[in-house]
Amino acid sequence: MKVTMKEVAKKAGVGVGTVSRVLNNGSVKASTRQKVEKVIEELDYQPDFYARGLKTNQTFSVALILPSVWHPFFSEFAFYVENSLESRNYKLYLCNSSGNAEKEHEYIQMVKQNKVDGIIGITYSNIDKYISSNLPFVSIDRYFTEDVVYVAADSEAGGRLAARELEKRGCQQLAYIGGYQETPNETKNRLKYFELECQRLGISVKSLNMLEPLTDVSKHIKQFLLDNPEIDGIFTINDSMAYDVIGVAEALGRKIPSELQIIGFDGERTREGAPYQVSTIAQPIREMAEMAVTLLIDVIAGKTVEKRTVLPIKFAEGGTTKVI
Amino acid sequence: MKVTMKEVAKKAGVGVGTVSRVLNNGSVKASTRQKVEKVIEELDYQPDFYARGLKTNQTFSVALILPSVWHPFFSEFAFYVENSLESRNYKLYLCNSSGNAEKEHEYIQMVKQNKVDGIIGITYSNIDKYISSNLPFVSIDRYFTEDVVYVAADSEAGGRLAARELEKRGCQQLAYIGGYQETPNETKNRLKYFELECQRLGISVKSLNMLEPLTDVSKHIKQFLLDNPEIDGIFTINDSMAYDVIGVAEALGRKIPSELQIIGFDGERTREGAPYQVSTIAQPIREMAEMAVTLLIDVIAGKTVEKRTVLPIKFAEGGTTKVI
DNA sequence: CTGTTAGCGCTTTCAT
DNA sequence: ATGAAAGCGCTAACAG
Repeated sequence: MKVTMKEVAKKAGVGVGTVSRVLNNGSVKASTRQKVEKVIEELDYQPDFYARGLKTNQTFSVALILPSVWHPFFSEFAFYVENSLESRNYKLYLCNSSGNAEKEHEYIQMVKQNKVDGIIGITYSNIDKYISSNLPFVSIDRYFTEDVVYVAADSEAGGRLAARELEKRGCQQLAYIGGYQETPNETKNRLKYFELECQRLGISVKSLNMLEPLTDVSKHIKQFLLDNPEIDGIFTINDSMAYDVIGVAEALGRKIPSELQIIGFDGERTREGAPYQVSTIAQPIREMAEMAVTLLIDVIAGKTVEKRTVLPIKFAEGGTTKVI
Repeated sequence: MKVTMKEVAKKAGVGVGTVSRVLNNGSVKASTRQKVEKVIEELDYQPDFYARGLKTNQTFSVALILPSVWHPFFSEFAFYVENSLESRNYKLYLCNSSGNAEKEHEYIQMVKQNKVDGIIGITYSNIDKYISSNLPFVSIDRYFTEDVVYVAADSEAGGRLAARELEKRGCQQLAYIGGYQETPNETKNRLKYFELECQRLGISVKSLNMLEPLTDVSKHIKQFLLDNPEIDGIFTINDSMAYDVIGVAEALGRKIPSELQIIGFDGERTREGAPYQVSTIAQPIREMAEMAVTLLIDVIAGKTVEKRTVLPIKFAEGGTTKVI
């Protein structure tokens, strides 16, 4: 039924060790190698990964934990993670955690269970106690401790850039709209530095910062907009929130971008080659994914890596800001 | 370093067989079970999946092959596949094939390599020679042979429904725009039955059917629209094509939906809870994913399953058709 | 350069 | 009900 190395060895008239060496590029005489390779071909032999993994404690698999792959930002990220893993001969386990700490923990266990070699995680729940420096883990956008490797887009520069881009387009009264969780993460800097830059520019700034999980978002946004009719430029924590704001603003009869300009954050695109749907501070999603993979593979290999990697953002035009 | 079953057995004063039985719900005296479970807890013992897999030839992993997860339709599908796999304690390997037969083959090999138990595939390339009835494989939207299990949305009903919905909204001159590949698949029926239904309704219908891979799509669409200015209702092979058509039509100054109505196919939504972006024939993505998982797990378990499952579609309003 | 052999950690008879 | 023991298919150390 299933072809094993033993059968290959027998048919080729060599020992199993030799077959193993052929597979793993050990030193084998050219003629022997050929002979073995021919038999492998004939028998269509495929090495059993689980047997190999049991011996070597290497699975060549990595798990990616994210809230949901059904989301433009995360699906693009997952796409690039899988791509760069592929080029290194690693496979990807996908986990939609929905922010469920339980499920995130389950995947983290997989490295102890020798089911994956490491993990890339975009997590917002409280799983700090499971994460330690000896776990091969690369965190995206979320800071755990000194020792946990993490990769993020430059929220400070992003917050500042959003303020400048709005100011450049003539906005006089800015605002920030976003949500937050208890756990510390990069996204909080979007608000912080946006406000600082507004101050530096001498522009007034208000903010609507809601504790997650969010409920009645539209209602709160509406109230905020009604309470502050003078606002002509809004920076949102992410593109998703920008869509919400657009929906409410249009329902209120505000013209975008002529009366009200909006800049999101993330740089969501629904598929490869698609345009940005809102003006946004775009994260370098592909670079972040590739960096995360590179770092994780290095960590798995036992190398010492840079703990903190911050990648540059850029402003991207998406129709919700004036063209200048 | 790593806790093994042997250490658990020793510390609990039992044999390894007993520990194994505790883990696998074998018959163990209650008191023994408690004792063992306590030690497992204390030592934070985690069974090694690769050792288990080697013995049992079961990996509790499934691979999902799709063109790209960075796409609303596929990412929603992947989301639901992972969700329903999760509820059955299976894990998901994700493969973005980009239609690369080579890479698809690589993943198909993984079942021979004992790395996954089975595969769910949305594939359009020529991999027929790798697919056989004794491979645990569930195909989505693509018909291989009698023996290969497949799940699809009802394209016949979808094509017909699109025609009726357009007719109902007053369209007099319909058209179909889409692409096709050499390999046979469900999507070809979208055109076929759309045309048949138009005939039945006595409505004129034209079509622009382009061989993939598509190049200069916009140019072709533009020419088609210019050549046939009387067209007031278009059915596209999928939502993606609908966006392309909208772009061209608007550039040509056609008002949507007042002058030109468009119905896509797929029912793409960019994230959970998001609205449809175009009027569309929506596939029951969640149900398809769940059905695919159920079928695959049954196949893996050696059960005989229904080879052909066709799930119902529905019309979904998305702003590119008149409200009636 | 290559054959032999001892496990990797687990499940599963086989006795008891 | 449970301990002992035989492998699952592979890698790697060892001896030649």
